[in-house]
Amino acid sequence: MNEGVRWLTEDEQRVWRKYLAATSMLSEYLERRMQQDAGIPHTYYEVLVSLSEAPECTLRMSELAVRSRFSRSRLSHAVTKLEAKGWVVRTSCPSDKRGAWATLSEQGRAVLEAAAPDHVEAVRKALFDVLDAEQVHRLGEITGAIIDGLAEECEAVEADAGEGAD
Amino acid sequence: MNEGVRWLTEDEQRVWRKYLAATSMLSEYLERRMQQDAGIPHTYYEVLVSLSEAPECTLRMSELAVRSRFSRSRLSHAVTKLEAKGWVVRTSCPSDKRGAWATLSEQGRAVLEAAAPDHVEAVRKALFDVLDAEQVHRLGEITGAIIDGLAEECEAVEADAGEGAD
DNA sequence: ACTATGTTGTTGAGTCTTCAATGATTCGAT
DNA sequence: ATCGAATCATTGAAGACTCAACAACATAGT
Repeated sequence: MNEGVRWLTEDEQRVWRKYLAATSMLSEYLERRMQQDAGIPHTYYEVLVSLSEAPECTLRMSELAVRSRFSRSRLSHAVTKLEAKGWVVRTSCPSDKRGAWATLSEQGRAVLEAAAPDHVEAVRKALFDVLDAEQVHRLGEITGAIIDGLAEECEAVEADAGEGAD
Repeated sequence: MNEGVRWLTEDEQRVWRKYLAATSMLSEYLERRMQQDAGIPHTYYEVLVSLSEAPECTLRMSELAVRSRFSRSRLSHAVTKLEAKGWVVRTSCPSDKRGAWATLSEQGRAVLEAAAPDHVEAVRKALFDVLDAEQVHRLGEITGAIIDGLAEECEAVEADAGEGAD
């Protein structure tokens, strides 16, 4: 039964383990710094960034979820927290009464701008300072390939979910 | 005050965003598959792998924590869950009465071996199938550089924590 | 107009992680 | 031998995420 399995080669295993170590170390590093600097998870910061880049600093919840790669539920919980801090405001949408808008408040923008320099510094220190230009370019290629591969995979899964029994 | 900040270039931003997307998509993909296949988080699977590679399938909790990149506390909670499932056994350590050993049970090994083929398949599909040999090699370099950089950073932090006021 | 179906967003329960506090033991210096 | 500091592991509470269930509304077909 194991004969069909394409196990990883020695080299692939080494790379995979380094990948796991590097990504978890990096995300824990950013997480810790963001928690200290702004008192929120790194992912919440990315939500604020997404909002700040939208016209009028406003997006529909579902659109914000896509841009932040949050599930609807996760975003709903997150925005509840961010609203409690006064950094985001929810408004109900008149054209589609199911919908809701999320808007970055002035206070939210201030927090974002205050946290940004430290965040960039952290990303630089952990990533771009240790890579040369060639490696940065390659990393772009590699991550692009992963994204494309998984995007296909996701579409396939959604297609399966959509179809009932035939 | 912002003048000292080394902001990211356009290219760096693009790469950074792709990095975030790729790593989160990949980890969510593995997470989902592991949850479906074995009913545990992907990181718990890695804990079992670490144990399976140790002599006698046994490690001190603190050593297991290092190898799985878990905090002591996180590992303690995790092992509690894994013990409840009967996949890991805790034994108190006679030579150091503070310590505890964790051992992979027969049942745990069976679960691990049952989950392994699907897991490898997932890693292949999401990562190695979409990269050529050159890219895999580069990914090894890049992740190695990140690990080395953050290891230094961590040591510096620990050194700070260790020293009191001077 | 009416019903079936799909979409949007929220909620609650359960799970996982972090953080700080704790108990138990070992080590080092006096 | 003893006192203080460091180490090992666990615990409980609080925060964050997932999943399934749900309410409210929109859309399309009849």
